[in-house]
Amino acid sequence: MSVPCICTTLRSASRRMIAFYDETIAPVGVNIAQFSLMRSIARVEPVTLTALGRRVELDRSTIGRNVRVLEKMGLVELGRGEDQREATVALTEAGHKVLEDGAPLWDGAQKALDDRLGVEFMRQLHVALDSL
Amino acid sequence: MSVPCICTTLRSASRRMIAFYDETIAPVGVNIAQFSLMRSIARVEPVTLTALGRRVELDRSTIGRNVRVLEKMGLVELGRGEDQREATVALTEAGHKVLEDGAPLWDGAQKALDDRLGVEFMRQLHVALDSL
DNA sequence: ATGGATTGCGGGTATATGCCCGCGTAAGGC
DNA sequence: GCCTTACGCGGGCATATACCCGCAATCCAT
Repeated sequence: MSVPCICTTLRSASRRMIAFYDETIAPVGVNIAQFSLMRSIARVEPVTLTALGRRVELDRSTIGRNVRVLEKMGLVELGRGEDQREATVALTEAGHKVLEDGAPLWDGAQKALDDRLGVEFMRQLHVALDSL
Repeated sequence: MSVPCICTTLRSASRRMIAFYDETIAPVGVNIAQFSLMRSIARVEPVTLTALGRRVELDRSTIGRNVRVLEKMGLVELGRGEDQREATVALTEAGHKVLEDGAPLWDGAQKALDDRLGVEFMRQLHVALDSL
């Protein structure tokens, strides 16, 4: 009894980390999920929603909705692919600027954790989480 | 570049684990978040929403909403505390039965992970995540 | 080329989660 | 005992996330 499952522990840690990163990245006007998604877009833009979803392991409909929020914020632009079914997404100037401005904040959060817990610990944690 | 932040890695791992546990626990009719919350309730019922929220580190409003879903499912009962402001929650018979029936499923998921990754690995991961 | 299978989306539905506001109750200071 | 402060909640608002359905476009085998 009272042994929490790894899932609960993971969800809890995830919520705490999200709160920490959200606060860190807040000055540029997005949350960490949005920042992270924009970083993913930046690497392959323009990209279709389905392809992006596969890359980041999120449901396509989730990508579609999240991207629409970013569109309303003027950070990404939606377009059509050669295949008329495809909806593509790419960062706007403003979007690129957010990534640029956010990078040092993001680095700061990363560094704060490395300092507190040790680079090696963080590296191993990364590997461990990826193996789940 | 391309170094994903621990937050992203954590969120991703969390989603995967949630999907795994959701599937595992699905036969009893709840998801892992609900099962986990019910387990927490079981340890201290009847308990006020605020007290429960503090225990599980969730916003009170989140607890309130999640508990209402469980109430509609007939798994918990809401009541009033001595303090007229307080709303209390306790498991119903059906709720206790879900925990009982779900326990072996939950154990199975736990064991599957222990087998695949090693008990010691899982123990260390627990400790690591709690330290975040 | 034509009809069936596949693919890509949008929208509906549902849960999880956090923050903020306003209301009503309880507790404390004087 | 009264008034101010603190506390507990519900509801509103917003995001993240998944699954399913139906539509439209594309592809493929015959």
